[in-house]
Amino acid sequence: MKNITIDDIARVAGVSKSTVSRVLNGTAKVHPDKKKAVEEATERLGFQPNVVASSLARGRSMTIGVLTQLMGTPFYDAISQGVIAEFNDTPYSPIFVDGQWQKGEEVDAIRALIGRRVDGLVLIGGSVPSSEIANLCSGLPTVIVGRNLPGHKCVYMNNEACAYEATKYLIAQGHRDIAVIRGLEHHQDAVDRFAGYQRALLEAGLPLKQELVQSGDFSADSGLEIVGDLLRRNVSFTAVLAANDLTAMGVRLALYRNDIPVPEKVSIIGFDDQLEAAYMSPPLTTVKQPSRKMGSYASQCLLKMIDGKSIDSICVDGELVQRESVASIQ
Amino acid sequence: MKNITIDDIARVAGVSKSTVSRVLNGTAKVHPDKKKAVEEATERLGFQPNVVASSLARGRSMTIGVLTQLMGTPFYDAISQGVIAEFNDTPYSPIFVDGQWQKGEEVDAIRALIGRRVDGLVLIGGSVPSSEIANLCSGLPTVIVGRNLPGHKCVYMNNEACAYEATKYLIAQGHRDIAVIRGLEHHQDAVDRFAGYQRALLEAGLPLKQELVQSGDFSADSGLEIVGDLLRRNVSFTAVLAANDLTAMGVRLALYRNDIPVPEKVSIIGFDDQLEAAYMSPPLTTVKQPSRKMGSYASQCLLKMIDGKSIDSICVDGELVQRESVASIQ
DNA sequence: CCTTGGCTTGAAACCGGTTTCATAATACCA
DNA sequence: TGGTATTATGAAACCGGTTTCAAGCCAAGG
Repeated sequence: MKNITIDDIARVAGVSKSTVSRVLNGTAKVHPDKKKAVEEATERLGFQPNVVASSLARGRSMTIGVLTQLMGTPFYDAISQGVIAEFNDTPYSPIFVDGQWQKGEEVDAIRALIGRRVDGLVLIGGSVPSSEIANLCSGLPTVIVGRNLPGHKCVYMNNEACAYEATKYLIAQGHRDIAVIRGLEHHQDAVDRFAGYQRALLEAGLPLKQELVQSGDFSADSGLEIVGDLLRRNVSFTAVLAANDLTAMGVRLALYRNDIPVPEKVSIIGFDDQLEAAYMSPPLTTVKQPSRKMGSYASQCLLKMIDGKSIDSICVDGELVQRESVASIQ
Repeated sequence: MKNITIDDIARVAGVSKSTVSRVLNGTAKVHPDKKKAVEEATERLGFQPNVVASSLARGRSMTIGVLTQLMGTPFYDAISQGVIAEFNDTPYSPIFVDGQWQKGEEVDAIRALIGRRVDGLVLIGGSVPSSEIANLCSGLPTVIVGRNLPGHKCVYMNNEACAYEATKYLIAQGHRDIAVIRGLEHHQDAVDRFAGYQRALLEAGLPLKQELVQSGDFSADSGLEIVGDLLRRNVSFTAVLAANDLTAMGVRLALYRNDIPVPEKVSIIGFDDQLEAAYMSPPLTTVKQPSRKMGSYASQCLLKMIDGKSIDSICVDGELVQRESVASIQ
């Protein structure tokens, strides 16, 4: 019942444990006969090297710490997926902790990961200030996804530009009263997107109407509530720029409830292009965030950093995918 | 720059490393003065115990292996979320590998986890046969989620009964021609649900019409394709039992494209109750799978097993949540 | 005052690998 | 054939903790 170790192999194969180690890792040439003996013994006993022991000896744990944010939005989930997928074919395994988008939790989580001697860190979103990250993770290869923090290696999207493009597109379709539902108050993405919205309005010489800018929290419910409220108060608008697809779904439902046809009366644009967006009725026009790919990129970057290569931050471009939730109202 | 170890603490505090270990783990009584000295040294040097070393010494890695299936359906993703969340406040950390729902990959993945000396295993879905799991994981606490394998500890849903209830509900609303879109061919959930569908039909004395049973793959696209095809071929039906919510979204879109009102002309029932279901237009009537909770349960069970307690499999009940995608056609 | 018993404590063995270093064996060349 | 350069190999140290074990200490009891 006891675990078989490298010593058992050594005994059975009639060599020293050093030789066994060398065969297993291919770190030095050994005589073909001995090599064969070791391989046979390994096979016969079904030996599985103890990764923990080898981690300790090598000083490399072959694990990557991943800080997730389980805030229930598909964007961050998809990034995690990308990370898992990317490490699947490497000798590294990702180990997950959740920060719950709360500074204290996040710091604790990062500490725990460091205690596990991870070889690198992927920080997905989060709210820990830049300087603190620098402190905590100094000397440890670290990549941040979904946030752009100068001085760190990041994989992020050009949110401002995307929101600008999306708004500009709506304006080009003849929309003048474009409601915007912002994401969480202090969330950088939300701030950036709102900035893009403003820029497009400004550029087109359109006024920023306060009653059209609303604060949500990235949830579907916030879209439902806010648009319902707007309608009740008879605020007029012909388009909605939603914080993300989830919010857009809420918006669409509010409109459905009030028998307002989409896109004939009101157009909608979302953010993310999550799986479901293409199957809404009508299919949602949205800004595609290559979230899963961002997870992959981050992992690839991290691997390179671990290999000692130097890396630049990556800004991925969002892309407005035009489907059927926007109408021209010339 | 070098890492500080327990020896450094011992030297600074003027005690032996044994004592330091005892203070850190509280495994034995030590003189208050020494205890204080150790704590101060730990604090002052910012000492972080090396989990890898302690894992090796204790023979417990404090990690849990999780086999995921990144097949792009929200159900399995949600289970993973539950697992991460549940372990977040324990000294255990989950480590993820993806099996891609392919036997070979899965076995490799499990092997890799065992090599890492995980203290327990959570197997989410997957297609490895029961006996092989028994072989691979013998002696290792293991919980399987989303599958019911006799002889193993499982957390699963009563799919047959749920599909039965859902179908019965449709029949009660006056539906006679109920199309069913099955999930992946050999997927147990799909098989069970279809069995429930058949049982309800049989019980109501309704014939099983072959043209109404279609094979999909849990994707939205399969719903879109299949219903589009049915419509083109003028097959008549008044309701669709979809493989899952994603498929239901595809179904809904196909109907939208053909100007067939939901639920007035065709009713839809999904499976999962994923986040988006409640915000479809109209909100989707669906069988709620408490996926995230299943992840939590599985983790809790595993923790108990690790503690040596004995555990039974858990069958969670799905629940038909009635929203607005089903109409009565008496 | 001496003995017995219970506690705290440090030395050393141990977990299972990797890696250095010295040695033995082989190959090479004159 | 002898001497040196080169390899292959094993012994032992090491990674950073935990745990056993025996010794040292102090208090209580006879």
